[in-house]
Amino acid sequence: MKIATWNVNSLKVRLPHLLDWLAARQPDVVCLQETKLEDDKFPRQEIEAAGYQVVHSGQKTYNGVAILARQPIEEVQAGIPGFADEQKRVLAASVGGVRVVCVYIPNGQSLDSDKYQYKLRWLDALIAWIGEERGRHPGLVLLGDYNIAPADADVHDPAAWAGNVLVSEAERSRFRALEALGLRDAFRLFAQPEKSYSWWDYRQGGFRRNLGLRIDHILLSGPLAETCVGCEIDKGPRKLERPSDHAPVLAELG
DNA sequence: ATGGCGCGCGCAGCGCGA
Repeated sequence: MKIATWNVNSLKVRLPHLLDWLAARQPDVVCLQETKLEDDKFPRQEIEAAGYQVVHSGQKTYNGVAILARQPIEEVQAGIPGFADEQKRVLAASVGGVRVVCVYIPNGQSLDSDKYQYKLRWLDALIAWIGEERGRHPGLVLLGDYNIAPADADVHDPAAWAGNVLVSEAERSRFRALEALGLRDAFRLFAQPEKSYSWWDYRQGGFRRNLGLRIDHILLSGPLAETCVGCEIDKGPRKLERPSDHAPVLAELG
C-alpha cells in the first residue's frame, strides 16, 4: 500500500496538479489538507473518475481535509471526538484494515497569539485521542500537515527560526508525545538527503533556494512501521506553475 | 524594520498561512 499526504492549498486551484500526480504516482491512499471547499463543492466526479473513492470534511475559505482511496473507505470519523472545534481539520477512516487519520494541525501564527494556545490545546486533544485509537487499531497511520518541524534538521535556518511557531519546544514536545505512543516518523526510518523539506515559502525564491521546513509527516504505528519499505518527499509538483507551497510525502507499506 | 507570495472573498484591499 502506497499512502500519501499533501497540503494542496486550495483544491479548486490545484485539482489539475492532483489528477496528474495521482496518475503518475498511483498512490492507494491520499490525505489532503487545506481543500478550502464546502463538501458540496468538492470535485467528486473528477476524483472518482481517476479511480478513487473519497470522503471530505470541509468549509469555505479555510481548512478542509479529505481521504482518497482505491479500496472502500469505512468507519469515517470527522473531528476529534469530545473536542469541540468549528474548524475542519481531522478526518479518520479505515481502508484495507488500516486506520487512516488525516490531520491539518493548526499553524499557531505566533507564540503570543491565542491561535498558539489553540494549537497546543488541539495537540493535547489529538494525543489523548490517538492514544485511545491506537489501542483499537494496531495498524494506524497519522499523517498530514503537522505545522511542526520536529528537529533542527528539519529547518533550513534553525537560528533564524528560533522563537517562532512550528519549532517551539512546546510544539516539539507534543510531537514527541505522539512518538511516545509508539508511532514512528516514516521519513526517518530511512537514510534521507540532507536538507529535506516539505514546505517552502512562496516569497523570496524559497523553493529555488531550498529555504524550507519539514512539517508534513507520516507517523506509523509499530506494526505498520515494520512493513514500511520507503518514504520520500516528492518535490515534483512544487516545480510546476502555480504550485502548492507544500510537497506531497509518500510512504510505501509492504 | 517591514514585507516580500498566493489564496479566498469579492471587486478593494485585507486576513491568513508558515
